[in-house]
Amino acid sequence: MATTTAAQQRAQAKAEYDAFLATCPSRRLLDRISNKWVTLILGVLGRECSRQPGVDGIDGPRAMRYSELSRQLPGVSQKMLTQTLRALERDGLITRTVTPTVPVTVSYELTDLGRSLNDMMRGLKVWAESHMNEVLTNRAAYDERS
Amino acid sequence: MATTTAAQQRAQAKAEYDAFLATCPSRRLLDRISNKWVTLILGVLGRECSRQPGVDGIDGPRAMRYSELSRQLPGVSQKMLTQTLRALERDGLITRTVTPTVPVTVSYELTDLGRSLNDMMRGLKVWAESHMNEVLTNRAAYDERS
DNA sequence: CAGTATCCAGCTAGATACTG
DNA sequence: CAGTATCTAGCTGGATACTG
Repeated sequence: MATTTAAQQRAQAKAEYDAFLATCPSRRLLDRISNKWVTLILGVLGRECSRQPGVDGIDGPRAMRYSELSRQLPGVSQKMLTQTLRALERDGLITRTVTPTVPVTVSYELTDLGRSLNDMMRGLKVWAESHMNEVLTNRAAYDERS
Repeated sequence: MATTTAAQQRAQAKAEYDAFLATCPSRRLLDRISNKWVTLILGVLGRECSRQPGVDGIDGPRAMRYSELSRQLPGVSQKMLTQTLRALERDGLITRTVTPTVPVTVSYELTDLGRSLNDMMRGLKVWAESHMNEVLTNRAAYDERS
C-alpha cells in the first residue's frame, strides 16, 4: 500500500504537535514555574508570596545565603535546593555570588528578569486569591453529588 | 530530656509549612494549571493559545465534543483526556453536557470561571512571549560556560 | 461515541551519607 | 558553610484491551 495508515497519520500529527509544544513559550514558562521549589524560592527572594507563619521578612528583594534560604523553606532537601537554585541561575532569574571567606559565603539574589517574573506571578496570585475558593466550592459540591 | 531536639523542631517547621502550602491559593492554582493537558484543553476550548500548525479554529469559546477535543490534541491518551476533563468539570471550569442520542453525544464548554482563568493565563502568555527568549539565551550562555 | 480498567516503565523527589 | 553523590520508593503518564 502506498497510502499512509490512520495510525501513521496520528503518529505524525502527534510528532508535529510535540514539536510545536517544545517551542511554545507559554509551555516552557509553565514547565519552569510549575515546580514547587521554583515558585517558593522566587517567592522568598522577592518576598512576593504570603509570609510563612512565624517568619518575619524584610520587604523588597534582597540577597540571601544558602543557609538562610534553607531555613526559610522548611522541608526542602539540600538536593532540591541546590538543583533549583542552579536551574534558576542558569535561566538568568537569580544571581549566585561567591565570597571567598572561610568557610565560603554564597548569596543569591533576583535579577531584573527574576523580578519581572515575580511581578507577573502577582497576577496569578490575585486570580488565585479571588477565585480559588469558588473552585474549591465546586469541587466539594461535585464530590457531594457522586 | 524535656527539650525538643533540633530534628524535632525542623520536623515541626516542615509540618507547619506544609500546612500553609496546602491552603495557599496560589499553590493550589499552580498545581492545577501546571498540568500539560489542563492548559491545552482550556486553550482549545477557549482558543486562547496559538493555533496548532495546520489546524483552523473558529475564534471564541464554544462547545466541543470528546472526539473533536481528541483530534485537536494529537497525542493525548483517552485516559488523560477523560481524567483531565473530569478534573476540570469537578472544579467548575468546564461543563459536560450529555445528549442522549444513539450513540451518545457529549460536549464540553468553558464556564465563566474557566473563561476567567483563560483570561488570566493570557497575562502569563504575554510574559512568556516577551521574556522566554531571554531565558533561553541565558540558558545557552550558561551551558556554554560550563 | 465516549468512555472504563489494568498494567507497567520512567522520572523525580527525598533520604542518607560524605566533603573541600 | 555550601554543597556533591548515590539509591530508592512512589507517583503518573501512556499503552493496551475492553464496553454500554
